[in-house]
Amino acid sequence: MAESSLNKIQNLSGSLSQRVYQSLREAILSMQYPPGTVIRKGAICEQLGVSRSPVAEALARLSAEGLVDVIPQSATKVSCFSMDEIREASFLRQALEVAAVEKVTLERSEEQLAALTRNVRMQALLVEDKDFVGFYQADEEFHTLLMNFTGFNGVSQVLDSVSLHLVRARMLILPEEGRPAEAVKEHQAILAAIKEQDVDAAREAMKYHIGQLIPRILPLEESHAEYFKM
Amino acid sequence: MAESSLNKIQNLSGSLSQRVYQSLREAILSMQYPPGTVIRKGAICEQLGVSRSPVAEALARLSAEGLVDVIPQSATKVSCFSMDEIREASFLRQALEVAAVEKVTLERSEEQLAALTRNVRMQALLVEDKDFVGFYQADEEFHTLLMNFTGFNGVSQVLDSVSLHLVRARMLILPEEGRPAEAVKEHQAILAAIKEQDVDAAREAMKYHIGQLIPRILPLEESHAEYFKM
DNA sequence: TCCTTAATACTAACATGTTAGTTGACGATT
DNA sequence: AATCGTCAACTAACATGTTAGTATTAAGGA
Repeated sequence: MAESSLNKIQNLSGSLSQRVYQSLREAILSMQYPPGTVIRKGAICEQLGVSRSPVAEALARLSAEGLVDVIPQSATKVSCFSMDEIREASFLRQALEVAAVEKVTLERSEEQLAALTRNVRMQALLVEDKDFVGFYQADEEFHTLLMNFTGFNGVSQVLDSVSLHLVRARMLILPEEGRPAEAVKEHQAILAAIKEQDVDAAREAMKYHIGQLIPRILPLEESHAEYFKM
Repeated sequence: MAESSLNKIQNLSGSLSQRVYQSLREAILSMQYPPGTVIRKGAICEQLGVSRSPVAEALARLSAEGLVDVIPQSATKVSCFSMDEIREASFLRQALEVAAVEKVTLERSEEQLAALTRNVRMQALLVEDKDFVGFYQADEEFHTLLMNFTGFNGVSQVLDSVSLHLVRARMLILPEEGRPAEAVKEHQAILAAIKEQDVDAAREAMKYHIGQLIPRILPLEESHAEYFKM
């Protein structure tokens, strides 16, 4: 028995509901619970050693977020995604990241610029060393830094909540030769525009960078049709 | 007894939890439950004639959305907002509406253009007739139309979920002489740019339009300090 | 053999009982 | 009089019992 691949809730903080929610969310986003997976409240209760109340609350929140589909009085499944939803998520992400990079370009401090520069240099080194998991983390940090440098604490979370389907689909993309190197170049272009305080260049560079994800996701609709709606 | 100013859940559809959620959300967004209001589960149960389960689920969702603050084992209150949160909401709204208007400007059909034109003309007539509630509705419809014309069904809901604090603060703004007429002009500028397919003009016109809200909200921090955090 | 139908088993949804943590008030102590 | 500690009352959080709707399966008829 695989012990259900659910993270132990003991390691998490907050109320029981909160911990169950985090555990399930993590399992779904990491594709350990792939789209279509049937979630039974009873099973979750047993595996996590909690009663049905916190599980019900957690599933209600996941349902509101669109990560699970509840079929009334019958079952609840991990939601599938459609290419339309992924396109929409990409559109929303682009909107937020573009707005963020515009604001940061105009208002950046020297410290912020230094932090971004350091991060991008690190990216280049990691790719050179072929440390791709390290690069992945640095990549995520680059975007998180930008979000936080807007001065608004919540935008990073909004971006997450809007990119849910995107994050899951991204898990399925096969490592592509040369893509990390390209991504570094795109990050460098964004950084250069921020440095020069060239808003138009920053906007276009970010648009292009975010836009690069969709064409790589497109083939999934055929190669992983079981995860798509209809 | 005011019967608590909660909408009767009989008029709503969906599960009990869903209906309770909608009822509470409506009461909070309309400021019938102003920030700081203490919400007792027991009282809600009694008023709506339901048990604690659906109320708990509804409050959990409202808490996740940031509309209520739950103080563990103690109480749950309608959340106050800070000027920072309002600025953030405005930033997010601007990001989404700008991205939407850019996309619509590039891809609009003649029918869409006609619908927007009709709406803006209606706005002008309503302001001329001093029908300000009618104008308010047409204003909202204008923005909803733009969102829907992106071709993405969910963006309108994302906009709502991101503008929660903005919507509540807006309720407190006193009617300002001449503002509706100005808003119509701004809508006309946006429409003109869409017609001409001038992306830069559309972006700037939308940025300006959304930006007009913040300065009108600023005075609230003093005139309604009781609704603000700290 | 295939379709219809009725009974059964299973699930989410709801109701209610129980636990545990917080708050506020009152009284004792300094 | 002021402060600290204790206790009682209240609340959210959790556990569990109950209901009602759905899906599956098996039986019976065409």
